[in-house]
Amino acid sequence: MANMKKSEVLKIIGQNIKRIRLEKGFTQVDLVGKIEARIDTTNISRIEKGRTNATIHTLYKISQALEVPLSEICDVYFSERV
Amino acid sequence: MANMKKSEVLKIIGQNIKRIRLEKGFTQVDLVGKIEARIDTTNISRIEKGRTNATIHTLYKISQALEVPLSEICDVYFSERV
DNA sequence: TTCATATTTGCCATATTTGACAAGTTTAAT
DNA sequence: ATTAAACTTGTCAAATATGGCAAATATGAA
Repeated sequence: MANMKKSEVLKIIGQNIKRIRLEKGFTQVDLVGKIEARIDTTNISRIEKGRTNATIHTLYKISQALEVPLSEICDVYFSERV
Repeated sequence: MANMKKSEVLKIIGQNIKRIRLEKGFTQVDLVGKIEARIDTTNISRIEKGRTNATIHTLYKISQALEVPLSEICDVYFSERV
């Protein structure tokens, strides 16, 4: 729960996205194709890798493409117990 | 559910933050005081008003100060049904 | 109203995200 | 090993988030 470092938060969120994406059988290119607003595999990759501190609207667009609630992507509590 | 505009997403997230903050009886100044990393009431105000597309780490810091899961702040589905 | 506190807004400087493209790397199959 | 698809990473420019301060406005109590 408590006080994760920035890098750790970003890494967990990236892992969430990647996990959900793979569960749904999407490639990064698939995602880009599904997102109405513009986004790039470059950016998706950086977010999945936890290298970028994405804005909430970018994460929202990704959640739309993944067909899950934004809050699912932002769930940092389960991963934390690993 | 579907395809909210950026401004709408930001507004709902801001409302979530403000609602939770008031429920807990915190002022913006209280929040700033509780956040270890640096943040400003200026920024909190802008986020609560939906004027800024905050990064996920900023929202994480706010969620820590509010003592709620990040995912609660990022819940855009309930508000949507208003 | 007056006063104090809280919030909002404008402005600035700095840092970083984002989109874009290209190049490099990984992965998996044959 | 070769090939193709998927992913990563570097760099760039433009847009914007952030922190900071100050001023304006709002809120609420006395």
